[in-house]
Amino acid sequence: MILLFLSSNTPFITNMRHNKDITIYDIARELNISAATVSRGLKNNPVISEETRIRIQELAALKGYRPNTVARNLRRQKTNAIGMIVPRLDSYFIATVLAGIETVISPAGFHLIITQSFESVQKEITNTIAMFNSRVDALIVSLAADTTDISHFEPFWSKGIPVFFFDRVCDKDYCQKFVIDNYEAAYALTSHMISQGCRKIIHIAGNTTKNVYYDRMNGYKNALTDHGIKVKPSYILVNNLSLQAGIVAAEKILALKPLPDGVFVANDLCAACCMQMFKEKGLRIPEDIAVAGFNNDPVSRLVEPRLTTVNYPGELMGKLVATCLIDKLNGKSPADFSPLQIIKSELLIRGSTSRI
Amino acid sequence: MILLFLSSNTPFITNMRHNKDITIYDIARELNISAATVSRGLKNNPVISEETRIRIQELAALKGYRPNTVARNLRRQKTNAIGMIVPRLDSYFIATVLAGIETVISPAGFHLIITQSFESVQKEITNTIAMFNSRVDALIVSLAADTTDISHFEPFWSKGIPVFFFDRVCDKDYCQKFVIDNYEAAYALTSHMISQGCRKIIHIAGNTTKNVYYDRMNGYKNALTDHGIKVKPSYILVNNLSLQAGIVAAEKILALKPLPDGVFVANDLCAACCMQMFKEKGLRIPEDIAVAGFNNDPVSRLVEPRLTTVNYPGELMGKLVATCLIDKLNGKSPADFSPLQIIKSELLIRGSTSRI
DNA sequence: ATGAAAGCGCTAACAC
DNA sequence: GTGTTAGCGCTTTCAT
Repeated sequence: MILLFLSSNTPFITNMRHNKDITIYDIARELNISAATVSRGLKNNPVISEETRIRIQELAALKGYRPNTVARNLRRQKTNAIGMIVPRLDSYFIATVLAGIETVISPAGFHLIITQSFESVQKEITNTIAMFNSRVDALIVSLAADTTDISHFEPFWSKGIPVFFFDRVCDKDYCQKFVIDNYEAAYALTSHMISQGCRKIIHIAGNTTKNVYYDRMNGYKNALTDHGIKVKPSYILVNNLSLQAGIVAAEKILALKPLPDGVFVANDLCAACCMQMFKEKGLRIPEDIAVAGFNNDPVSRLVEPRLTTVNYPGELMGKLVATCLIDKLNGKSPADFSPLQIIKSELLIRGSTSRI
Repeated sequence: MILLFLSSNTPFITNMRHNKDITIYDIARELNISAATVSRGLKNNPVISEETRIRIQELAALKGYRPNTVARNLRRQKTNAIGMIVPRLDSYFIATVLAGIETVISPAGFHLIITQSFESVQKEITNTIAMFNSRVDALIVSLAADTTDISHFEPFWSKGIPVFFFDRVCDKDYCQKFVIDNYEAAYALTSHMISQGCRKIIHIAGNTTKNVYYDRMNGYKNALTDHGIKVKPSYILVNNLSLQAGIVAAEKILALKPLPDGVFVANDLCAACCMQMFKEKGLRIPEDIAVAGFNNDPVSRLVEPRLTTVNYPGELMGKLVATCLIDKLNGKSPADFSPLQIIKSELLIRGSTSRI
């Protein structure tokens, strides 16, 4: 008795079983009907009589039938899988986008296949090919840092498989992309810093071949120019925005004479890191030097003073991307669907720049 | 001429094409050989002559052949997909585990299908079924907050499909799980706080039906007891460890008389949040009240003072999980493979608890 | 309302 | 070294 009980509960024993999956044919045979009828009955095809439908579904449940998605996909030439390629997963922003996408996609019957490019085009290309071969129904991409050529997506386009870019998008007009107005946000942020009396503002940018960092840098530059402040190329530092890079950058800044009175960093983590370094050197934030970040990462609310930043609505963006994608896959894409979708961001002014 | 150029580059035009995939049969026909030979040649089966192999591969490349993974999966009864179910994606810890898993799995020819349970068993069950139906070759799971019954994994076990748990694992002995020694880490951390003169230590725990929070709480309790300090149930707060929850908890703590002299929070984000609240009320950290977290989230290094915490090596854990899994799938699982794998964690003593 | 049959693209056992 | 053949499990005309 106990043995029986165990045998239905411990994988050690049940592992041995490897009992074969039951198919629509098994059900058909047992019910003395055809596989076609079973197939129809299982998916509530109204053409099947109530009675047979019930018999089919009951037996299926009883025997623990599970539809074979692989066979179904092969037959229908459709996988219900959406591929996703992102630079890294360990970023709060990406995680929120993912969360948004998943909430929309999953109820719609799709699932996500996720890979990371680890900021390398090479890996991105490999992943793209793998996705293509696994026949994903669509692709959602945020580009790697060193991606300039995007011809690896060509196979998707030439087969009419949707490729949606978000955040780090390609520069081609015909690409479907979802972004915030990085230029505008950076312009507003920089203007705010100027309004707080900052005149010597450093900008720490990420890889400026990417639209996000390029646009933020330009927003910074133009805000300066428009306020009659000359842009000093030496005031623009480019790195990968990691904590380590933040330490190096902060040291560079601390060595400058005269000391700058503001630093606008293209992400929050690196900004927080710089701010910490400044504080450790005895500088007061924001009086001696104001610091601002970008993204509204939780860290921005936890450091002292709280970090001025730009709210980047990742989850919202994810939901929008996913909604548009599902619509497109279901063929009910509105005619006026613009290839460039801009999501509203928002300047969050906090202690780290409030000097007045 | 220009039109031709465009037509090979813009999706608007190529979208129209939807050119059919070419198959091994197309290649076979064109080369006047059999599909079987093409199949063999494509995968460098040594039984095929060098010459035909080259001819096959060249034509395949020329015609832009792509293997149909779906058909292959159906035929081989194997998907090379590994399912993953996690509570949420927007946690630094989870992201690092994922990164670790992905680096191992991808070169081994597998890909990840990721879903979130959003801390709900119901969603976890739905996801589990979906994974089962899509025939993943294995499952990697960190349980939702309210999962107690784990019978939804039974179908996997009864079919001999590996299910590996990490971090938030099930309590059954026969489950394969990967954890750190949460008890030991919390014990060490609490002991450290006591050694720094803390006597009235609050513990903020997550859902204690989960091993991770239960074990941390017990480590805390036993450390107190072993040092002759009585455990006060009112000193143990349970919440979901979010920032919002941190604010509420901090307020509760601030209202206590006498004021506690230490707070050990089960994650860093919530700990940082509490610390911030304390500081705003004019308390000095760690002199008036010491604060410690758990996980070694980047935020722990950016707040002031830096947060004492436990390094939870997520990436390492991910790599270990993935390596074991791949080995198992390839049938070269060592005989002595223990169902319980404990990864070493590490106490990181920083400013927020250094009172001596 | 139900069934027969073809085929999605690939692989592998078996033959030669 | 290469070909033949028989499916993997399902869907979907086309019949009846």
